Amino acid sequence: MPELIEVEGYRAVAARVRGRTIARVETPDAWYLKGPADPAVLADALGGTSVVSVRRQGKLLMLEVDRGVVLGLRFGMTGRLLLHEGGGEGAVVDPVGGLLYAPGEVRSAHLRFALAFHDGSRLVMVDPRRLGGVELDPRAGDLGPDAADLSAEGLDSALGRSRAALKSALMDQRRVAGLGNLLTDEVLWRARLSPVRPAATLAPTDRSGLAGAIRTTIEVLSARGGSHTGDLQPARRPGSSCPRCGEPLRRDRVGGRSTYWCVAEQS
DNA sequence: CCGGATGTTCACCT
DNA sequence: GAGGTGAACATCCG
Repeated sequence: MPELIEVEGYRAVAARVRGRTIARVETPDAWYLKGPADPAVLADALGGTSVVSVRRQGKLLMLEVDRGVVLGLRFGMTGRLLLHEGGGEGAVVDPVGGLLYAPGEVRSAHLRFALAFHDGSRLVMVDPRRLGGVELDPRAGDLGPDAADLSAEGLDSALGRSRAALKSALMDQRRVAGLGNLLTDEVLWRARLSPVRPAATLAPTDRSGLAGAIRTTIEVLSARGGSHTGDLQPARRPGSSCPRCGEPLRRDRVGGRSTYWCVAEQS
């Protein structure tokens, strides 16, 4: 599920544990710990500390504790973050879609990582496919500027003279952080730009238009409730047509990902 | 039964 | 060096 919009929701939920002290680190799946790290290292680094700040860059969520250690959370495609307030009784807060999950709804086999706090609350990562991970002191410096507040100048330097397909360049987290497959298709459709043209071929006006489309798309889809609420989303299936002009949509594989776009409008 | 799916990393080519 | 491809991860859904 998660792209920038969903992880921003997780950031908001995780921000609620600022000031809480970590009583226990739960690592039922050592494979989920990246770095590499093992359960003892995590427990050692985090146990007894309290959370001083929570921030996000792209799809990376970072919790800083008072020892200067940063815990990085990556969600992959199927990761979720849940906050249990108070010892497992009552509802579980999940920010995405404002949904509330009953405690029994999450299969325990999919629980990969949790922080248990002194007040009885727990911040829990659930990830059926194990595509996400947990890492101490993640290399946030490898990420490009966050897509949610990307300036025209920031986008311009991110694309540079890259000859990669425009969509591939936008999804490259080292260039721009936060855009995933659905968001990128929606952005390019709104900006009327072809996903397959080399990034370097964008004229200055195209670049500023694209920067605007990125900001607008993130704003609009955030308000609607997620990366899957785009205007193009219902058309992400074989044989569909462009929601704007009605021409048949094209489905290609760009950067290894399914790509839907309107050849008539996007160039 | 089969194919595809909102992500990342890595090895291996060209 | 830049860019592309395929594999791996494990489950769900149509």
